[in-house]
Amino acid sequence: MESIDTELAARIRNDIVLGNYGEEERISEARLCDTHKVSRTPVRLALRMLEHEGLIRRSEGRGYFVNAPNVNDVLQAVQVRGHLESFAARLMAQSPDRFSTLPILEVAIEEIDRLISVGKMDHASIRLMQKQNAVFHKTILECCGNDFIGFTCSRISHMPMLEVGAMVFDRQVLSTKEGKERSNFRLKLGNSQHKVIFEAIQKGDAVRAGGVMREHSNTMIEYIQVFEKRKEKLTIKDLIDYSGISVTRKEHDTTGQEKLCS
Amino acid sequence: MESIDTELAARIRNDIVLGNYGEEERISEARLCDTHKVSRTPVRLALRMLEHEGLIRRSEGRGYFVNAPNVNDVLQAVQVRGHLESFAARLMAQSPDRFSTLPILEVAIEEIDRLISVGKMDHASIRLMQKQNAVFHKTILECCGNDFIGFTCSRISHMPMLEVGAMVFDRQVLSTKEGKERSNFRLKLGNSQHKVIFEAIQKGDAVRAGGVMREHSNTMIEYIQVFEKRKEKLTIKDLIDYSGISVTRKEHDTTGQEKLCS
DNA sequence: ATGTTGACTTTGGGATCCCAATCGGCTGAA
DNA sequence: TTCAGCCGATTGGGATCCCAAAGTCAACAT
Repeated sequence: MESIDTELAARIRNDIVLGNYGEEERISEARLCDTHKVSRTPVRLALRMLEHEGLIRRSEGRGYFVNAPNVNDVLQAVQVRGHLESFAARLMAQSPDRFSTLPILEVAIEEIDRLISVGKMDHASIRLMQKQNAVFHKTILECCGNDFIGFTCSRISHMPMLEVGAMVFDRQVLSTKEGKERSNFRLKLGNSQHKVIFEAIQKGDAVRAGGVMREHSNTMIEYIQVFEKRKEKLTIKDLIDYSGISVTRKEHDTTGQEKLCS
Repeated sequence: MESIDTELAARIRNDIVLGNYGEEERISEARLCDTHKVSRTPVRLALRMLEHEGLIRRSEGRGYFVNAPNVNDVLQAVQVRGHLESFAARLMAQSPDRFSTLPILEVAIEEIDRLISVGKMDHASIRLMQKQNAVFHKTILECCGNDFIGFTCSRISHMPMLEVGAMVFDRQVLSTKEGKERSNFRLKLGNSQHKVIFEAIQKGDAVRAGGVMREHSNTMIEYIQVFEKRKEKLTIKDLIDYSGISVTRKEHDTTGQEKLCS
């Protein structure tokens, strides 16, 4: 169990991201103490953390103001993360000691393949796929030879949909048979990109590894654009509701962050 | 004037970076209170900030441990920053409304040219050049259309030599005439790269803008490698001593960070 | 009626106190 | 002699108190 301030920061972060705080709303320490039933010390630590994350800012005079990110911010962040991941894939393909970690990637790919072939689209299967997807992406970030890439990614993963290896589903279409097949196709496509990246890294084809990873990262951008077409004035809450990602990220995500920080 | 904890964080950060804390040394709140003559509240805020920056880590049990970066960490960080800057240059070249900010770049380039032609290599001139260099790089980061790139860069600029637009000089060679000329040549080369980047952005040649920016960023890596050749077991303190950057970054750097955060 | 000033309120920063968890050492028993 | 258990010292997390600065509002003077 983490300390209260971390938990508190997560809760406030959620509130900000989900839009519970209205753009530019003033935020007060005392208010937060009251609503979350804690003392001012953890509140201040949490606020400092959120300030560092860019979700709130301190005004010159008094008080904090929320800096709620919008869908465009998420799009930009996804672009940056994709760029960094592409860089990592390129570096890993150039790394001489990449062969020891290749089996991890292979297992993740095979697991996802297996899950796709089973064809279940229930919550448990999706979670398992997301987990293996995260393994794939995290492994590349951690083993590319430049630890700073992973660190930088972890520094921006407080944004929604920015967790390393987050995988987006279109929940809406999962209800229809045709939608399920489309999702299935997308999953297959995504994993085939994994395979190409794997092979490119194996062969040492750095340019290809980076290029396909870039393309692979664009998947999420496409998804978001699909969501944008579906609804005018798309909010981040909509985004999270549509997609299969869980807001309250628990065990593996945070530990992953810890690992990346080291 | 910032609050005490920010100031305190900067001081502790300096101590860690300069190696005053020995690798993996345990760090205690009470000790810091004593040495810096402050209460525990600002100390804890500062520590939380440094933890977020990756310069210290909390052990599961008790206490904090310093995570002093080494020269390799700096090299990796410079690579990441270069990659992000290259991305920014590419994006800016693709941006339709880049023309309004081009004059800022042009002025910075001309100013640096003027300073080079004057030929002075004193502290004031170097500072002015660094300032204009920072303007050039910051402008590209801020006006590339993706604010998140600048934000991400600002999140890693706590590392030494990672401030946006930091410019490295070889102080050692500045004492000899031949060294001065070499430095002069490097400056001219750097600014001619600025010019190429400027023109590529103007023409909308995104690939070229990104490529030259990447090359331009590698300058610092080359400098560091020169320093590494000069001395076995190069420390970050050596790096800072050799280079012309100032450790105690004051006015413009921090404000620059603030601007990038917004 | 409006502008200015002064007092009151709000609020965030810093200090201090308290508590719980943990680590280290000491002692006693096997 | 060694190991286990207990006790005290250390230390970090949370709560509370105090203070100074800034914001607000009202009253008074022009």
